[in-house]
Formats: sequence, C-alpha cells, structure tokens
Amino acid sequence: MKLSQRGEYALRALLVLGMNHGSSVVRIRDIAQQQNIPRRFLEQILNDLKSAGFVLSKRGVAGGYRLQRGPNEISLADIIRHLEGPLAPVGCVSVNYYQRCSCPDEAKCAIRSVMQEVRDAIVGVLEGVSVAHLCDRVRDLQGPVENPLDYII
Amino acid sequence: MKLSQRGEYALRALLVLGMNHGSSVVRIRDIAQQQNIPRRFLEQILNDLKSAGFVLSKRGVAGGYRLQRGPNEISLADIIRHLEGPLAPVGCVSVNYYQRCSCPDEAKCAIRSVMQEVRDAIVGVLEGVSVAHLCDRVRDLQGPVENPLDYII
DNA sequence: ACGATACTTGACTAAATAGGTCGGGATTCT
DNA sequence: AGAATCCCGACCTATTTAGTCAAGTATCGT
Repeated sequence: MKLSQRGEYALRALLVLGMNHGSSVVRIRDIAQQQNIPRRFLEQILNDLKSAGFVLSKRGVAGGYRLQRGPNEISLADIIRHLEGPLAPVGCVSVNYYQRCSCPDEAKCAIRSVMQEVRDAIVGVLEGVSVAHLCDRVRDLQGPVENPLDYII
Repeated sequence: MKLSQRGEYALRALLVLGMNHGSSVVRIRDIAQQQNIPRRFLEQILNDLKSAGFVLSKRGVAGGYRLQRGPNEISLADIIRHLEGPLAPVGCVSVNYYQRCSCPDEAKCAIRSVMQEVRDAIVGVLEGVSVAHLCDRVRDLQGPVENPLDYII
C-alpha cells in the first residue's frame, strides 16, 4: 500500500480544499506553496482529481479549485483507490480491482486468506475516514487559526 | 503495501519449506515446479532469504533448502519487511524504516495520524501470523495429504 | 577420482513505474 | 486588450521490477 509521492500530494491538496470548503476556490499556486509541492506536478494531479470527479475548477483570473462533493462524502479509500489502484496487497483479494492469481484454488490458498485479512484491516481504516474527518483532526491537533490557509498540513 | 511478485514467491517458498520442516531439504527445482516460479528467479530469492537468515542450504547431490529457525519463530511481518521494506504506507510512521517527511510538525499532521492507524492495522495482522500458522491454515483448508509436497499453496 | 547434481555469485537486460518538467493553448476577469 | 489562471499532451530521467544467463563451487554415489 506504499503511498506514492503523487498520492500524498493529492491527499494534502484535497485536505487543503477541505479546510477551505465553503469559501471560494483555492489557486494551485497557493496549495503548491503552502504544501511545498512542485507546481507543475500539482497541476497534473489536480487535473486527474478533476476528471475523477473529486474537485471542480474555475478558470481565469479568479480561478482555482474546490471540492466537488462535500468533504464528508469523500473517503480516503476512494481517493487512494483512484490514485494508486488496489488497496489490497495482492490482486486476488481486491474487491475493486480483482485479478485472478496463478494458484489453482483460491478458496484453499493460505497466503490469500492472510492477505484478505490485511486488506480488510487497511480498508477498515481508510473507508472510515473522510476528508471531513481529516479536517476535524487538523482542527483538533492544531488550535484555531485566522486564515484556513494557515493550517499546517 | 502492494506485495511484489518476488515477495509472493518468497512467501510461497517459505511456506513450502515450512510444510516440509523436519524432513530433510527441499530442492529449488521442486519448489519452482510445484509453485510455478521461474527457477532462476527463485534461486535469487532463496539466496537472499539465506543471507537474511531465514533459510539454510545444503549443496551437492542431495542438496536443497530448509528453514533455519522454527516455523513458529518467523512472522510474515519479518519476511515482508526484509523483502519489501517498510510495512507502513509512509516513511514517517514506520517503526523499522522511519524516515522524516517534509511536513513541519509530525505531531500535528492529520494525514500522518491516519497513516499511523493504517500501519498499526497492517502490522497487527502480519506480526500475528507465523509460517507455522500459515502451515496450519493450509492443513485446515485442505484435507490431509500423503506427500507434503502435494499441498497446494 | 570423477562425473552428475545442486547451490552460488555476479552481471546483464527489458519493461514498467515514479516523479517530475515543459510549451503552448483556452478561459475568464478587469 | 491584457493579465491571470487553469488545461493538455508530450517529454524526460532515474529507479524498480521481474527476470535471464554463464561460469563457478561443493557434495555425493560409485
């Protein structure tokens, strides 16, 4: 499940958008600067998140990005699945990206049964946490702050 | 935590050795054939497992491999950590391969706190399962069998 | 002693993935 | 019109993955 740099950037970006949900849009540049993400790379990532339906964009002078759905409707599992593919350690226990493996009988495969448990453990955590939850955690961990952009993520 | 092909092969091979623990050594060729693993590749992997102290080898005509420690002393976490590195999704929550990340204050990082939970969930499963446990599962899932090499893994 | 059988070692390769960069085009606000 | 902003596809380099291969060394049965 090793999260790629790209994946981590995406989470950070979505979290920033979550913290600024309600206000208008946030510019790529601001996210990039605050989170120390290469701007061009972030463009690419946000573009991807857009075509996947996680965010909306507005072009032009006062342009930027915002979440498409409410922060409580987006789970980390959704996000990571889109960016990194299966959460499961092996394809044969993945629900969303199932791929048959080479063993003759999956039902009797001991390794598979362990990996099944690992998958369930991972999914259990990630399905249970939404962007909104993440925002709550940020506010819990840090005190209140004037500008939402000041939250350290 | 996506398990690589190499990692899966290693697990399978160790499981075969676990099932044959007590008898003498098992040849690479037999493992490769039974598990449908490219022989040359498996050589490489077993060699690695040997220098890591998981298995012992015997050369010559009646040569082969066997487990170095008892099957109940080897957890899947140990094996996977050796082959794939950290079990944690991000370096900053890894206990055995910790790596500081770029965020200004780890203690206040919300993403980190979630990833911590994911790590704990994964490790919780994998620390709890040893090669011996795997063998038990194999025997549970399949009936008794004449030759240990006949178990399907 | 000798040959067959196994493991040993290190180098090599092709393809995929990761992590970006870049140029220029399309919109929108003022 | 002009500046700011997102949009899009092509491109690039380094690393990792999944193997392959040749030649060497140890061991056993005869």
